[in-house]
Amino acid sequence: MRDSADTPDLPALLLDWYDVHARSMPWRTPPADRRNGTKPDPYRVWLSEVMLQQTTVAAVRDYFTRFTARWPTVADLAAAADADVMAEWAGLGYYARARNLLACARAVVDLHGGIFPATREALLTLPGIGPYTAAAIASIAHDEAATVVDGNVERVISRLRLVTDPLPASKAELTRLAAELTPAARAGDYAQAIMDLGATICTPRSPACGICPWRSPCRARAEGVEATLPRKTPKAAKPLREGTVWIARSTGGDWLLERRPDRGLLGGMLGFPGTGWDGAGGPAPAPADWQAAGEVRHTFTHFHLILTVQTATLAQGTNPLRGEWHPQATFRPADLPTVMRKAHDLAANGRAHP
DNA sequence: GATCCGTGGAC
DNA sequence: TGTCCAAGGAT
Repeated sequence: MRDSADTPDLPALLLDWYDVHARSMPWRTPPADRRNGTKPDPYRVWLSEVMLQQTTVAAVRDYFTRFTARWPTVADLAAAADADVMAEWAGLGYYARARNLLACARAVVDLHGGIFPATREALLTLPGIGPYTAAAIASIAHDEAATVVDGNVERVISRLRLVTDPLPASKAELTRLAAELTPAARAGDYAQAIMDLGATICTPRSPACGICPWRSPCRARAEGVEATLPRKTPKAAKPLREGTVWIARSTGGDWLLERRPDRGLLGGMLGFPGTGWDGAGGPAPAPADWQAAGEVRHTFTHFHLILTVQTATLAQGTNPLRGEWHPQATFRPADLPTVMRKAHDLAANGRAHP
């Protein structure tokens, strides 16, 4: 039997730790509230999990609060204008998530009567919901015994079970080992517990093994190699790209902006017309006495960018070759992706970071 | 499996 | 300053 006296019950050890150390988050239903019968709202679980994809808890907090205040239900979000959702997401990154978020909300309303599907299998059919997010929603919102495998779980399991093959090739084995541990009861608490463990104790560098509930069974700790796991295949170096953006204002103070195509870098976001760096290209938006305001440096996931910012003032009523005029009164730099906000700040203030 | 896709914080 | 990393998904 697995639960003999000399075989520690790993899920129980972790859940006991979580009962005491669960971190407080705006989207989380704490273990004590679950025991009192409180059910998590699947909409809030889904929204938080999408925001948390490759993004830190600290970065997500305020975005989650603003989204749920403005759109309290999935039906509210489904009815929102695309531009409003993209603007609210600005600065959080990976903008395909925002487009898929809207597509998913509308699918839930149109195909599921406004109720989120409850099973991992059904959730997987929705846009922006992959293996991790489907398991997270199924377990956290519905206590389905689904196994979440995120970066935290990969690290925790690779150490606990001494998996030395590098990621991403070892992902399948880590998933299998994680699934073997997943308990039938308290699946939602367990999923959050193992991720909290990775986020606060079993950290990438200098893990706090001394206070870890899984210290005793951890094979990497026994071998003294915990800090070297998980191994990862090296990533390609980031190349340097250079380009130009044109920031035009009318004599009336309007800003010339361009909606980017839905596919590709910063897809669906508002920005300044540009060329030479994102594969899109194109001419200056109008003939003018363009003046170089300086350079903006920015690093994306897979390349470094040096952007030359050109500025000009155009006569009110000028019909541009590209983009559309936005009134000064309704233009908010915070609605732009970060690289464009840096360019704006440089043009407006003479420096990239006001 | 490989590539594309943001951002900000930690070290 | 440069690198790594974070509750990944789509193609």
